[in-house]
Amino acid sequence: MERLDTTTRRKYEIKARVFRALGHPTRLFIVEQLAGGERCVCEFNAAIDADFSTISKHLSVLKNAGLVEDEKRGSNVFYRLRIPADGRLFSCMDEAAGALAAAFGATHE
Amino acid sequence: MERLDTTTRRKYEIKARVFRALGHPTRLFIVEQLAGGERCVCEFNAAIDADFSTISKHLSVLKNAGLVEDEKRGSNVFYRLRIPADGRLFSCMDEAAGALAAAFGATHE
DNA sequence: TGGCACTTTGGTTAAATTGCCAAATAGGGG
DNA sequence: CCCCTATTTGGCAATTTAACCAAAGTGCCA
Repeated sequence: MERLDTTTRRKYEIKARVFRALGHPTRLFIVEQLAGGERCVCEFNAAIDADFSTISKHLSVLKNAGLVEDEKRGSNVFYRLRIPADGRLFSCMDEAAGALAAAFGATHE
Repeated sequence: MERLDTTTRRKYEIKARVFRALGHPTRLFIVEQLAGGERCVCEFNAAIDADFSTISKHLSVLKNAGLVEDEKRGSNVFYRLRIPADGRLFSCMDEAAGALAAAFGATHE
């Protein structure tokens, strides 16, 4: 088997950050909304029952992972996905997570 | 925009657990190895420079997320992916993570 | 310019994660 | 049956993450 050396590990660390960014229900929701197009922070504030600062920090995590980018227009800030817009990626991830979730539910609940 | 209510959140929580399980370099490495077929824990012990117990716990995280299953044969334990074996899922995730990693690398390092 | 509305940042606290060591458990072979 | 190997579990300390509140920007508009 291949060995997990320092170089290989560094490569995985970047990918891992992406997955970790997706590893929170609120952020998963945000990403799914963004898959439908650009959104204003204020929309998330209205849709998510949490403090504004909490939501802002979730967006920041997604940004640091390279998943989203933001743009200020007027007094609002808009976020959008930073990945190819063909939707394939996320439908795939969603399908994957769904399948795994089903598998999980079948044995552990 | 859709609202993130309790029911929706529960759905996302299960998916999030899957992503979080993938959100660690060592576990990402393990999963990628398993994509090539079943592996014995002892192989991971040889390939990864960490305590046996640490590796065992990483495998446990993957199992709790529903990503892998284990089988004891003789004195060894073998792990395998618990997802459709067509490899599409992981090649897709890998591609996604790779693209995102590239995007990330370009701006944040 | 003064004051809102929108968003982020800083501080704090609680909870979850990670990794090592030591100890327990389980199978196989003498 | 005892020991040895393979793996998991329990206990801890260090680090990271998540959530809230309060406070600090930033741009609009009266």
